[in-house]
Amino acid sequence: MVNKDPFYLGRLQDYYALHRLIPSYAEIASLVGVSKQGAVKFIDRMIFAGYIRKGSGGRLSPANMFFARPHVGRAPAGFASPATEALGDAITIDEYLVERPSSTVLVSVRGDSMIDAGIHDGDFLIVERNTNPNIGKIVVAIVDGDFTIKYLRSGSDGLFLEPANEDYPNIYPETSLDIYGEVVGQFRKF
Amino acid sequence: MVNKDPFYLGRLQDYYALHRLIPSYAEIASLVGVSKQGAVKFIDRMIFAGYIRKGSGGRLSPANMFFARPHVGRAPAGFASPATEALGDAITIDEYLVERPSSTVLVSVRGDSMIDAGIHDGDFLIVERNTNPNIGKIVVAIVDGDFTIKYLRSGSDGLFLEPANEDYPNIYPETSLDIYGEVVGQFRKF
DNA sequence: TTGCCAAGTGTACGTTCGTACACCATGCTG
DNA sequence: CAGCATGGTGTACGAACGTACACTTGGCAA
Repeated sequence: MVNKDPFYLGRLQDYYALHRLIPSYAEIASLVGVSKQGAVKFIDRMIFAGYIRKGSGGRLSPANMFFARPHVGRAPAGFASPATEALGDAITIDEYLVERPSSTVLVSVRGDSMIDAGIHDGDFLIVERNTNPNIGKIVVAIVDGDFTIKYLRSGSDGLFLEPANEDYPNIYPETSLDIYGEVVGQFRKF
Repeated sequence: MVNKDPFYLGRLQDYYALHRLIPSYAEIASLVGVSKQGAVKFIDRMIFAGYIRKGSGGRLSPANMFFARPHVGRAPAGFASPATEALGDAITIDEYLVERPSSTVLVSVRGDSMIDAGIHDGDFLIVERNTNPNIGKIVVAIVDGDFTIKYLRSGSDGLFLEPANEDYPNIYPETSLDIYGEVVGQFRKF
């Protein structure tokens, strides 16, 4: 008989997708159709393989491999590299994009003033609240009470905002520049 | 005294980010600095507010609101709309972008042949395996053993691939066209 | 063929968990 | 001022949990 662990793991992943919780050994047992001790042995294997972790009190939680999605790398050759190395330690897209959840908001993009930076109308931006970002970053600024997404530049007259679209002019603040945050990521659905 | 629940919730979210597990009542108690029964009451409030769910055996798991990130909408006026309506029912960026985890892979983008579609060098694409996508979609095709990202078009001589960059030519397959999957999403870190 | 390891079953046990009930302090409202 | 909802504490208890140990079965290698 072939190795049934991938099938077991699939059941576990389905359950997790539904409940966001790794069930108890007894529940795993009935979920995959083995005895409670069979489940214990199975989970031991999953822990060894890096799919599952054990928290305090022996409670189970998913580990990195549990979320790993096949990543087809830049390599020209084909389907190699099942790893998610390129994503670093992140185990979900969420974790890759959002480093500081408590100070992060999402912003919808309207208009095409940043299109040369690959930011299109309808995109979502991941914005970290930070009123003092570095020069050169893409920032969310508040101009006339409205959000605007631009590059933060520094000129001889101080800071100004530069769009990534030659059809739009630079914005030079009359008094001061209100920065809402820094754009750290972007995503879009087709 | 102000409402301390947001502070409690923050502790819980930090813990969850670390362990991917809502701790037991006893652990919550020591985490936020109240008694076990205080934790029970607090969790009751969180359940009522939609932040936490209860699974089998009374075990706690995060619910929709637990992941909700403030979403600053398209509205010109300001910081309104804490809701994530624009993301639909998705509670994480992951769930928004990946609808069918089992048939989804990530692909790194190399080159700028799709730059007018907002797909830049270094971006990640969410690709659903599907060898028969609809005309007009962005697809991952296999040409000469290499991946290539292009629009799938239909002409008088059958299917062909069209880049989103006028510096690149259309690709007309000599025999047949190998489609790996359809590009359903994209994300990038700045 | 013998031996061994891996996968799975059954039973038992101490601990921890979630739940319930009684009670206290605070602040707002009629 | 009385009343009451809210947030919190302390104690108690049965159920469910994770763990441990002994045993069985099947496949594979020596």
